[in-house]
Amino acid sequence: MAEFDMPPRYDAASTESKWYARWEEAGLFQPDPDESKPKFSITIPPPNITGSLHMGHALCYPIQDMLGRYQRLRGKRVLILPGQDHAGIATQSVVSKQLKKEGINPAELGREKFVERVWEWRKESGDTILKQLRALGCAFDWTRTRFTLDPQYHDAVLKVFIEWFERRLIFRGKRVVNWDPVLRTSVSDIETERQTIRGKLYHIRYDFTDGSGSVTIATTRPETMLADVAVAVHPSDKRYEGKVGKTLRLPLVGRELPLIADIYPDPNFGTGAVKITPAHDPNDYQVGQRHNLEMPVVLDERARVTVKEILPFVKNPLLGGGFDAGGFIESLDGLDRYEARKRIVAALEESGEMEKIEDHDINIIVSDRSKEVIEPLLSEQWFCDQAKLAEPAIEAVKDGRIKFTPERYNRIFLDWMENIHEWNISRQLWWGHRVPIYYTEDGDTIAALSWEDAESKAGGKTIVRQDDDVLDTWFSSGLWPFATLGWPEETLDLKEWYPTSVLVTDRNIINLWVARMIMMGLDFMGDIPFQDVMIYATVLTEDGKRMSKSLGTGVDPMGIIETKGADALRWTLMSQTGQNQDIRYSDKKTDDARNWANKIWNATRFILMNTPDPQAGASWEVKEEGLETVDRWLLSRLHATEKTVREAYDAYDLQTACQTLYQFFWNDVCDWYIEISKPRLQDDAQKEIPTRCLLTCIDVFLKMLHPIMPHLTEELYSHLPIRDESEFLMDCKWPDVKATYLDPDAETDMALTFDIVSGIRALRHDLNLTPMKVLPIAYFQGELGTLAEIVRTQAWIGELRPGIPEGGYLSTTRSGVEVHIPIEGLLDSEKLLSSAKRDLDKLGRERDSIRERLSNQQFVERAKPEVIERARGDIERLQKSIREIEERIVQLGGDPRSQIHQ
RNA sequence: GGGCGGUUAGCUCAGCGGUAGAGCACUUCGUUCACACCGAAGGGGUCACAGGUUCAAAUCCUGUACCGCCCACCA
Repeated sequence: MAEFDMPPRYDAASTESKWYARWEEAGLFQPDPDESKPKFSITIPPPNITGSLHMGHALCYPIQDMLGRYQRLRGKRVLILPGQDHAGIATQSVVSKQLKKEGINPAELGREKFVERVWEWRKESGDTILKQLRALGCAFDWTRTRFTLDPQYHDAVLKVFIEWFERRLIFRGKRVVNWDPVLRTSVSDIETERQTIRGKLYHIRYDFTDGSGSVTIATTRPETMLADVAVAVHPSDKRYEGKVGKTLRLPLVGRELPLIADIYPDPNFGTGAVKITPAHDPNDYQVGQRHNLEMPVVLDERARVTVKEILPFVKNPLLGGGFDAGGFIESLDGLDRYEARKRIVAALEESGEMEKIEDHDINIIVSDRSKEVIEPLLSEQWFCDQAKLAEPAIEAVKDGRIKFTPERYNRIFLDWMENIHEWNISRQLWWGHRVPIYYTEDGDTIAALSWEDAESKAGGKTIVRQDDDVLDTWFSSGLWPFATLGWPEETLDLKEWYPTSVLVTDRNIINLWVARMIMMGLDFMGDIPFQDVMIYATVLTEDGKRMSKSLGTGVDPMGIIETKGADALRWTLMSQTGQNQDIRYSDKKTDDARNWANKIWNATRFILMNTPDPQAGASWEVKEEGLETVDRWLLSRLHATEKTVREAYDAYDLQTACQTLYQFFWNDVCDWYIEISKPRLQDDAQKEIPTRCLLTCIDVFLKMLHPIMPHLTEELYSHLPIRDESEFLMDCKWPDVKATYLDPDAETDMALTFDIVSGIRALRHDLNLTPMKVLPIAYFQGELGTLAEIVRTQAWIGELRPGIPEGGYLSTTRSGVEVHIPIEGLLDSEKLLSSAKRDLDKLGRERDSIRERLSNQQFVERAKPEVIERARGDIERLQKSIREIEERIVQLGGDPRSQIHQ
């Protein structure tokens, strides 16, 4: 071979960008035009346009790329459709923050200007994300990139909304919803998080108006008492027998409240009496509905006190002591909820109606987006009734048309779906799909495609306005698998690629997103949106913490890609991806992955250095005649590796695939085969067979590894003298490893050989013989056959002769073969003795334990025959080794008896 | 309150009925013309705990503890 252009260090950075550009230029990211091939499609979870990608993305998207590349090799037509999500709340809050930093109040900017501003941001963030996905090596079809606010996508959203509205699955209702007082919008239950904090439980006395005593209630939120409309007790609660129906006086306010009986209060908690504030608590709301109670509001959309609905009920004359209730309540107007709480508590303490205050663990609800404490608030919202939609979705998972991996997530999905609630789909935001509801002059609601459409549907009435709210982001992203393919148009893409093959996502959005896609897909397409749902692990920090930008625990994937390569990062994350729910990222692991890439690089480099005239066109296929045991062993290992890796990929078990590839390549190919083959490779007359074996191996190996480390493998493939399929490895066929390569005998023979070689190397080490320095002569007894030559070279022995040396020697016995090394009085006998005694002790113990088992009547009677057989074989071999070591100890002048474990 | 994961060598994790493995780290030795981002050898674990099933348990069952995640309307 003439000039050699592979440096001894693999340079990931330049290689990766080079190949990415070439693949794209060659059109390899678009589906193969050959329509006869089976299809494989993914619509990727659209990343939010809220900034840049994080480590979770650096796992999620490469997994999908990996699946696409694997299926492409397997001969499928592959479409991986990328895109982005407008992410209503998240994006609006990012842009609002930016504006505030610039001193602009978003509210004053107005809806139109604000939305314009978000589009600018969308461009910026969107571009960043696309660039990062490319840097990760993702072979996605960029010509089909979609955005959830594209005009065509908007049509899909409208169609769904209008149809569901007409089917009465979407309706308007007044409910207590989760209100985010910072973002000033409602959010759904799954966009909130529960937390337990140390708080107080306030016990407040409510007196009967007739002076016949009082009822004490307990509350964690005294500020809402201003809007109380009743006190409830359980009907069975004997403490309140005869009192239900009487009237209580609300402290500070003076309003008269009925004492009502309802099943809601738990008689075993506190006094068993609960204050009822329907506008600010979901449970109280239920009670309020059951008893037809009023629902005054006392906190506004910023969670500040608003008293206008309270003041009319203030009953000053009833309050004694000159307390000016009206004045007090007015003084609270506009106060923050926590400040109001302080003042109310103080007032109650002064009036003597605060009976006690205890420490108490209270549950609060926090908004995922703003991290602010949610205020349950009575408001009018749009809802979607999911109950009927859920049924076919549940069926689809139960009958296995949709399968979650790992399987346990089926249960998570079903548990949620079987207890599904109404879905609040409206958000009080500007950024998103505006609710396509139009109001007529007399308040009728019309769902329509546009203002004009609404007018035509209005039957002569005038349309006065469109609803101001926008739809929950998940309402639109739920349509992703088909809206991205052109729905509601009957496009070719839709026909061709729906249903998609697999959804790859993280477990946090199974209910939020996956469930919606399944319901919406089944309802509108009449078919499941995907067959498999692969839930991948959450990427944690090195010490098991959550990666988070705000905590400063995040690691930027792009930094790693620049220094160590996308392939190294992909390997780091994917090689940990199995059934586990979390994985840990560490820089150390990416170092290891980088070293792994370098190892592959150098081994390939070595193979090529030894390939005579690696001209394109020549066939380097293995000829099955003339193979030595070690060659057959290698091919057999290759066969086993291909099978395991393929099955692991099919099962989304990337951990097993990676581990198998790693062991095969590093141990079998590099540590053994290449080392064993070096003498033959250096001999022109003999080098053909090992070269063919190695080239075949590397070819198959690169194809198997390509889905995980695409750039490195593509680069190395380009150096191989094998070009019979395609210019690109990416476009090749998955290797077909011949069944005839399977050779159990060769595997057994080589296992024995390796064992013997290791034994000799260990003995050499004990003799302080420098590794790899050739020892002139050694002797052996036993069956080695043609393998003797391998033992000789691999144990670095000049001449390996049958028999026993004259004069002093030391021996090792492995796999029934004794090897004797002559000693010439230059030994560290003490070290040898102690190591021999250690071995003896260990083997003795092992032998004893097996003996014990074999002497157990029950074991011999009931254990499987092969197990017993193996135990007998083990004991025989151990016995032999023990005798050998005892001899060695004697040779060294020691006493083996004294060391035997009794 | 309910559910799901996890607890194996110093670290990160495999193994999931036949008596414990890998990578990294560590110790010793070694720069031979693929690779020191390397090679050879080695030390290191009563497999969280307690019961049970079994001839045999890290592996199956039942509890307990701790860590993490999810779900849930107790003021």
